[in-house]
Amino acid sequence: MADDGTGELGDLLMRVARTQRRRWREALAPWDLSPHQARALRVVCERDGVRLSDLAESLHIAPRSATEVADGLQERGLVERSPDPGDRRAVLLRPTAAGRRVRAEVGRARTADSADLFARLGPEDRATLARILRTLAD
Amino acid sequence: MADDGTGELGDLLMRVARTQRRRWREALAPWDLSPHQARALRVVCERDGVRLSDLAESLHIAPRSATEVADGLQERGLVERSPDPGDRRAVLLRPTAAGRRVRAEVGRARTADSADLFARLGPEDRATLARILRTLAD
DNA sequence: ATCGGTGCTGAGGTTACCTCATGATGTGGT
DNA sequence: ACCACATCATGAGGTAACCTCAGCACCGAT
Repeated sequence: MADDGTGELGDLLMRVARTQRRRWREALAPWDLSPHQARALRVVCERDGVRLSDLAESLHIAPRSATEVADGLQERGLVERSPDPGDRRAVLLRPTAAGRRVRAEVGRARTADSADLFARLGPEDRATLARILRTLAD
Repeated sequence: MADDGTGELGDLLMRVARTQRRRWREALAPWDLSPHQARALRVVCERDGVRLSDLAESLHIAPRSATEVADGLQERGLVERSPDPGDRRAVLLRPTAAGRRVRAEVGRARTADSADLFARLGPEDRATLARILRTLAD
């Protein structure tokens, strides 16, 4: 099987991704947030007033599971539930002041961590990598 | 914050990796194996005669959890437990004939899937990507 | 007014991990 | 030779993060 190294590419990709996931998890530890919760917080802060079902879709999880993620963030005082004025069935998630603050801190930590990982690349390699990954991401 | 796109790089990497993980999971479905089980089967086939504790280390899980992964593979008839001749506490995992066959099939499927994903890249981009990822992987 | 769909959540299940305890076995110090 | 201690696999039991299904409140169109 004339190996062009394609198989190794997949391995490498997963390996680097795993490294970054681990690093991110560690960077998140000070706030006691799971990656999923951090992502949810980000979504809630960006689109102000998010339905549980929208959150579920953003996170690619079942609606029922979004309830649990929201519970976790609410317990920590980072988001609050409020009724949707336009639909009394729905619940809108909004960030609290603490939520916005934590989201900003986490964002900074994430950027710093990412910069740290990619620092060993030169600027042109970073640009090339971005271009190639964009191609692969569709 | 003069954004050089580094933050986006991390996002892109995770996105492509997630795509590949999903594709791999789907490619594995015909054999009803989880990614972890497939990896374990590969380890068992490569280093013939693997201790549970060695498997745990390879998979980065607790020894107790390796027992469960081994149980799963044994139920499917892909590996068998045999006593370690050199240490009567230990158990050696060895692939069955079916295990070797499935491992080979899965390996082919994985290679094909990987080739499919990276096919949209030109040969020089594949080489560049491999070089950059190797740098990041240490 | 009613009826099929939608939004959230309680109840309960699955999966994949974990820790701790236990019994059998190795190993090094005296 | 002996004993303390480490190590191996696993039973028991726990947790986190998912899931499905049922139920209630509500929406919009007929």
